[in-house]
Amino acid sequence: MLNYSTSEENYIKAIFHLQQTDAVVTTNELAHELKTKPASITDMMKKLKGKKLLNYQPYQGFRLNNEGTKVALGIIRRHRLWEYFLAEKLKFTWDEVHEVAEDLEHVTNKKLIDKLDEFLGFPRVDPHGDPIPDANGRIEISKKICLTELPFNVTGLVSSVSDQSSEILELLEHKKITIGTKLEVKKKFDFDNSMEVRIGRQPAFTISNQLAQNIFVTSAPTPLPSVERGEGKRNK
Amino acid sequence: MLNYSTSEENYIKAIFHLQQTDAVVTTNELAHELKTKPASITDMMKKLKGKKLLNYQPYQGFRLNNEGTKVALGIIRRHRLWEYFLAEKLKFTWDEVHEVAEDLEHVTNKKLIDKLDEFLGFPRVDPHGDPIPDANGRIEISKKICLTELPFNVTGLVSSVSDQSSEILELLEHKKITIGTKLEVKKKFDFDNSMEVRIGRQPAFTISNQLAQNIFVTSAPTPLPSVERGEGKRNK
DNA sequence: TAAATATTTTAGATTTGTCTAAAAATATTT
DNA sequence: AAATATTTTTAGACAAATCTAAAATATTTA
Repeated sequence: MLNYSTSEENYIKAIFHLQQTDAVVTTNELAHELKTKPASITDMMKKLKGKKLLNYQPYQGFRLNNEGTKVALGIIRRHRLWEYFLAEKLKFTWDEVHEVAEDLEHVTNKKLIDKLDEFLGFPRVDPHGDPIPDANGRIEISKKICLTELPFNVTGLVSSVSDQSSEILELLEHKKITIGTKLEVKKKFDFDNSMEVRIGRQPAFTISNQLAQNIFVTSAPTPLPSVERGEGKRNK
Repeated sequence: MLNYSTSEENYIKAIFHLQQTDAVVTTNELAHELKTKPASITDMMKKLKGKKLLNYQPYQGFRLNNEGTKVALGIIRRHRLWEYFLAEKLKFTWDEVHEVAEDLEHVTNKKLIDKLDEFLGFPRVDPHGDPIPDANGRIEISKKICLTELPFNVTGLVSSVSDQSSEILELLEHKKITIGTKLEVKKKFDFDNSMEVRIGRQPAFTISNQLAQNIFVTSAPTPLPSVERGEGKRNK
């Protein structure tokens, strides 16, 4: 596995995240995500295509290929292991870990990361509930859905929260919702899209649509290989 | 405290180390230390002078000023805390930690480092026996001398080893010499400068001059402020 | 102390990653 | 389907950090 610059890594990671939802990632989208200008994106896409990490034809958007996905999973592994370390060992709060991990993730020493993984006891999910790829880049994919999409009376396990501000943390704390909480949706109100949810057998309470949109839940995690298949070299 | 680039930090750190032995650091010396060309040194010295971190007049060499020393001690603090973490928590061997810490030291998040320090139990010395500056940049300076300079029959505490190769580690392990070992020099042989040393009350044994030159010992550590004095602003 | 040698600095080039402004391609609307 | 709007790319510039080669300065030596 070659080494990539911090810049390259940030582009690769951003594409990986965006292509989870979009079939193809566009220049503007990525520029917005990375807070750079579209011209910079085009430059970097040419470079990463040259390094055979993604598929890209001018004006047609881009997607990581197998190799690019592998690289992305390596970066995500480092990021999430550091997040776990910061929360678990250094007692950072849940909403502080992301920013620090953004820097630590670029230290690319395989032995460091594998030993860190071991030291932490091979954690499966980071403090936001996102799965941590293992040393081979395998990741547990559990179909994660937004709380707004959870059917009535189906138990969902809170697995992540997308907006990582301390304001949302405060609200979740107050509502006693945390990663791992089991939730059921009991009622929805069309007027403001607020909903009544219940934790276990406790009395139901109301949460706003804004909050619900930021809570993601899973049913049961299924271990799956991470890298897309059916893209093998066509010749030689 | 401002932020400095990884490059700037590496230059600052190298100057700090070189000026421990030399009154003034020269362009060639630093170029050799950093494995760059003299022209690059001159460029960076102009830049760091502009940032008021060192004293520099063309052709006259350079020295960190008070501010530059403070910055250097911050970098060294990060480096040595990470080294301690790697050895103590991740079970890296003593000779592997330096290289990894070279990268980790450039993550400049004060809260991260202070919490890491706390997590580690506020260690005073790194795995090589070098002192770790505290959060205020204070460092325990104990007059460190080379084993070759230790007078006969004076107990020296092994505090660091300069050549960090696995070969020297192997030899030291075999001789049962490690950081913290108490040594006394009993005899020196002019022929090859080898010497007889003794650990505690055990029988004396011989070590080569080459090995002795790489072992540094202290008597008793004295807590001292780290930053040079008497350099205050002359006016304003 | 003047010539030879060594060190340091300058001048200009290169690479990486970014930008702005203009041009080209694609998408949308009337 | 032509006109308009949007998106994307290109062309050229810039800053950071490095380099090479030449010029300037300092040191050593005969």
